[in-house]
Amino acid sequence: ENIFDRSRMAPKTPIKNEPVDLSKQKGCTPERNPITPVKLIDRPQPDPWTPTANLKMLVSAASPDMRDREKKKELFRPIENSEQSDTPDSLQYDMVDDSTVDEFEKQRPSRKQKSLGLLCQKFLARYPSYPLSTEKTTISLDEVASILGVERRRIYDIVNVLESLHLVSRVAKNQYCWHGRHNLSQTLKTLQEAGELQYGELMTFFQHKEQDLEHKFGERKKETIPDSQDRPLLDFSEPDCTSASANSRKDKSLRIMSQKFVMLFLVSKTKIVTLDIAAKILIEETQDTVDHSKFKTKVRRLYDIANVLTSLGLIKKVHVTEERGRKPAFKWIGPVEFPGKTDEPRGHSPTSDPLPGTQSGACAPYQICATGKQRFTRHTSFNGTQPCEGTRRKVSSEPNSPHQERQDEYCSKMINLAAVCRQKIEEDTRNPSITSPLSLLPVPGDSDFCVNPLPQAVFPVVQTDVPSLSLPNGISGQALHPSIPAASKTENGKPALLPNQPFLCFPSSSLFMLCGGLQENNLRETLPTTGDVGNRRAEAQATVPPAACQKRSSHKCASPSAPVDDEEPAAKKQTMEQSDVPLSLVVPKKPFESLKAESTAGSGCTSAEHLEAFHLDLASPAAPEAADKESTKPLESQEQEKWSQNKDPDEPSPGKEHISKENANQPFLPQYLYVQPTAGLSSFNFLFSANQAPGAISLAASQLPSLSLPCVVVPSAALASFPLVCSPTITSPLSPVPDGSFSAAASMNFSMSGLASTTPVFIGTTAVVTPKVSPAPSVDPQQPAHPPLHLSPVLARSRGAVKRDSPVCMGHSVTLLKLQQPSSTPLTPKSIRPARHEAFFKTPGSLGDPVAWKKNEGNQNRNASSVQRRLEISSTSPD
DNA sequence: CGATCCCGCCACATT
DNA sequence: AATGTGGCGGGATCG
Repeated sequence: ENIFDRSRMAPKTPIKNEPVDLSKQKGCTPERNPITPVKLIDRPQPDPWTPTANLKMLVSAASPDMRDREKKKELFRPIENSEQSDTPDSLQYDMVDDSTVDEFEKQRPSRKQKSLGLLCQKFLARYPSYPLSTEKTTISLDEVASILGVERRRIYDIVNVLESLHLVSRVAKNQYCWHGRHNLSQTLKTLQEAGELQYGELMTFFQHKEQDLEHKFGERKKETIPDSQDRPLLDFSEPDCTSASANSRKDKSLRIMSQKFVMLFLVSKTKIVTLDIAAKILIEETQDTVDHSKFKTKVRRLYDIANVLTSLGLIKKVHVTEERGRKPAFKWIGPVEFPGKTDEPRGHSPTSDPLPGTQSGACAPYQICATGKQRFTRHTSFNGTQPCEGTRRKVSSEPNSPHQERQDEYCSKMINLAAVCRQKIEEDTRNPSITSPLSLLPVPGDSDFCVNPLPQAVFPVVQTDVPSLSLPNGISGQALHPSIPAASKTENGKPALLPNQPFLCFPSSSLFMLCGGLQENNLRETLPTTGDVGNRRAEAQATVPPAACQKRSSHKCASPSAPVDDEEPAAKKQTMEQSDVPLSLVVPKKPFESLKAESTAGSGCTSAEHLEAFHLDLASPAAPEAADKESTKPLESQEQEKWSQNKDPDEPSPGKEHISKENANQPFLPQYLYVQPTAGLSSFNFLFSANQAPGAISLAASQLPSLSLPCVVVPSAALASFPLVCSPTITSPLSPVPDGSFSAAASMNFSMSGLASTTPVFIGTTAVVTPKVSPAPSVDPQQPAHPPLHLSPVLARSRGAVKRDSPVCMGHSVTLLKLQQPSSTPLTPKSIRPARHEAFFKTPGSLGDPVAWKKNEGNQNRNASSVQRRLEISSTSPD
């Protein structure tokens, strides 16, 4: 190598201008020659070598393999030249190339030539998109690297992404197996499902896909493994499986990121994902501290991934022009529907046929998972609970169960909303100044909460109580609740949680509450855009009396452990990136309307829709009564979702009025608690509605049978993107205790109840603002009008119930978090998913957490305690 | 000047 | 220890 380098180095400069480029460029026209020659001329060195050539030589000398490569190279060369023209379709790159051509004269090697995207195209050109199933093509990294004239490192970048999509799998050291796109649709489908689900267990599915491969290889190591311990990364499971051994270790964040990134597209209605949003979503750990650098790094990685995906023709670069600015974004141009998006699960895999085994395989994974869970969970009731299994089965048997679908939709909606909101918000908020001020309050909460202890104790109890499935979170929470306990729970039952909701709660370090309405104008000020409507509403809300109750409750809640840090840091952090976020969150106050208004743009519209959807979703959960019946939930939820779906699409801007009305009503101002995922947890955020009505009970009955959850969990990513979350919470309708509503909701351990109800504050990850009071959302009752929106009714109810209040309780929020975690753990099977989700999103690298997560899975029961711990840890650690 | 993202150091894993 | 992998981010280039 050294030698090689030398030769290369010296001449290098000149060399750079490789002719190669030229040829490519011409993509359009073959004339490459003209161009090429020119370059050559430029460069001092005699032609003979291009860097590549040197490499070849070296390679050949080095090993026999290399020789082979050389051969290939030869092949390759031609390919390059001709190929480029061939592959023009590939993308913009071609275009670029053309332009380059001119430039290249200069001789610039130009970066473009070396771009990862181009390199990837070359790489892909070497292999058939749809290789015969029978033949396997092995890829030697060295070979490819030499052929393409790049360092191996670059090949890893490509291969890692391809591997995430299962286009290749790692066979052995330096050896990858080319699979082509046969399974691509399936993989995408899987990713979509996973994404929709929130990235839960679904991952497993993937595994089976690759099973074939594995078998081939004979590696099934993973299978054995794994329980949580073996592999730290859950996420990976799928990919890993395929390749097998490899992943064991740590990272592979690139692969995970790639999958997540793809998932974002798949769950996005618009199919457009902006880089910054993606980065935020993918940043698990913490946005906080490091943020900026981290964000930057993430973006860099995303570019790497995007280049590969672009080369694959799955996405293309676009710019999202929002009112103010235009952001770089990528649009999914690959297949969208696979089999199952929303429809049916099974139909899928158009292309995938090839793998007979897949289906079966799929099943298998599930089973496996189940088992694993059981273990972890063990005794515990929840997890193991039948419901879960049932679900799973469904899944296994049918990839997309209706249930899932709903969830998916929900998720996607959320995501979309988040994205949209975020964008909007950002724009709006752009004014940083504004944002910060917003409502974020720091939550002192930490201090307060007592949760910790409770939860643990509680847990056990809970289990017994409810095995309910519906929401793990909720469930767990209830269980957890020590204090609240019975009363609240009972009413609804833990079930309060939304069955539908796909989301899980995670503990994150920081919590923030959002207040739908700030008492004061803060909101207004802060949010200009939304402002108008928002303000009014806000005011109205504000007017609403916040319940004093909350306060007290909140106090109760004070977060125990973790909590503390979050706040401050958060605030600080906020300044940076997050500031946006918070704002966004805030915005939501008036969610719909504002959104709509904003939405004027296309995006805006969508957002509005999303929002609605959102509401709906939320609403669904609401039904408290229903909650009792766990079983019922699913159905209900489904229905609800459907509704929501229906709606969503429709509402374009025109609908505004309705919407607005609804919104107004619904808008509840929702106060949500947002829990930020702390480090590592990136996965979900929770939102709790601050206000719940105690009285809420009534609602539920109607359509929303199911849940009355006070909390909504949003995928962290979503949150990130969104600013708002609205949850209508609900409370337990019956709950004996008004305040309790929250508690009910809260099934979480926390004492949330208090908080929830009252606090208007929004907790944002970053900064905390002071709490404002929230207003009463209750404003109107228009909502009812729209049935479609589930929420509205709910809201209304809730409102009634709601009380509000007070100021903030920071601590509370914290508490919640903890609860959540625990809950999650203990939870039902669903919980499991969540866990995975988390893992999924998280990057491996970021933390040690993974382990913890694993644990969660494993020990659901205990989790409570463990969870809490984790939470605490996380919270603390973040800093 | 911000958006892209190449390059390769370096740490960790595996052999 | 050597080699394989791949995170990561400086800083160059592009637009």
